[in-house]
Amino acid sequence: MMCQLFPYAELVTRWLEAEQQRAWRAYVRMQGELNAHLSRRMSVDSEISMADFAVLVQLTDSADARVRVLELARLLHWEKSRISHHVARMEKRGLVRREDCGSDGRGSFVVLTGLGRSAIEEAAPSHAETVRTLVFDQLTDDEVEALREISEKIFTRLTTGECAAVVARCDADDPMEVVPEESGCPEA
Amino acid sequence: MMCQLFPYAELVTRWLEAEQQRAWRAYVRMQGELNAHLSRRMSVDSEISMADFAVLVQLTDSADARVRVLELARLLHWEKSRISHHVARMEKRGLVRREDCGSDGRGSFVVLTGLGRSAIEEAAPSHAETVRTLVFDQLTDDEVEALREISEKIFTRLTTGECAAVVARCDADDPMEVVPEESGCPEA
DNA sequence: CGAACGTGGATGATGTGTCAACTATTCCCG
DNA sequence: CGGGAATAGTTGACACATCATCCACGTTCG
Repeated sequence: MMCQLFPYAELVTRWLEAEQQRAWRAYVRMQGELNAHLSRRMSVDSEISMADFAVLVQLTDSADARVRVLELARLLHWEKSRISHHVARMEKRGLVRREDCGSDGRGSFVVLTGLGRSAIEEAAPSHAETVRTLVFDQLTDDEVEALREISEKIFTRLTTGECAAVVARCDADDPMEVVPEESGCPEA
Repeated sequence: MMCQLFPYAELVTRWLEAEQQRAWRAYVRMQGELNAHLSRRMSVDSEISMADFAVLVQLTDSADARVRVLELARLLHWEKSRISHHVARMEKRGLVRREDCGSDGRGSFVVLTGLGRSAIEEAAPSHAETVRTLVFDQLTDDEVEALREISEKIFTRLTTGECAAVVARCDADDPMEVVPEESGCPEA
């Protein structure tokens, strides 16, 4: 274990049990490394980033390939200014375009362009393959189920009660309901 | 069922089973949300960021509160330029200072300052408390163990074989070694 | 009608991460 | 000794996220 008994140990063990510490460290490292790998892979295999991909997925899943800006923010759990900036950059690259909303003079739609569609169609398979290789090929069915349950529990904690209030986000609705069974939306 | 049969579905299900998709989506959302919460909490409760914290932890854990730049990169699994930039910013805020390395004219040490030490000592307890509240209070002992095992499996996959090669990182040794997590350092 | 307030969204400043050069030193080998 | 090659680290350009602020429009209510 190479437990080197760091000076901090005493302080921390007051809060986290030994097994919890080990789990936390393992999770933090894995998560950081996995994000890095997925991002790098995505930008090597295609011309878009993970963020671009997330936006494009939402647009692709929309019936008419057009989504209001704030709706996008709500779907992605992003801040509205993040969406705004990101869409601006994507627009500059021709992946999407903005369009005014007739019924509400303030609003505007983000619309998928042909270039955007082909970009995501090119990126999706290889991304899914990467996820399968790096994650699911390593896990048993029980572990996959456990991962889902653990993730859902923590996510629920994060999006309900005082936690959600602190965020003061553009209120996303029911945490788990947003995720319709079998929607094929990778969101990742 | 609201199965809207998105265009993507066919594409993705070729690679990921239904249960895998659900698990992946749950994980991705949880992970993004958790990172956001931890970062926000940290910068609200203290004057440092998660990245600052990670660096300070490594310095605190070092016997003489000084670590070589590339050693820091190796420990944190960061790129050297990231370390360089980040240390520059931290130095500007007085959290650390650079010092030339006598034995190797090229190298330099990053040294913890008094301000840096007090910053991390202030931040650590509340961070650990946040992690406990958001994560471990939600999980059973079995789930904690499962989380660790799942994380270790994926992490191992990420840091061995062709994957590790692709990264071409400053080769980190033992996978499960030190992690930028809690620790702090009263004395040392 | 019109003032007050809420909402949809854009913008600019700032901090952060990544990539690709680049400098300076040390190592290695003849 | 000299001349690459590797190593340690920095720098600049760019993509990205966050925050606070701002503006335009809509809603409500007097």
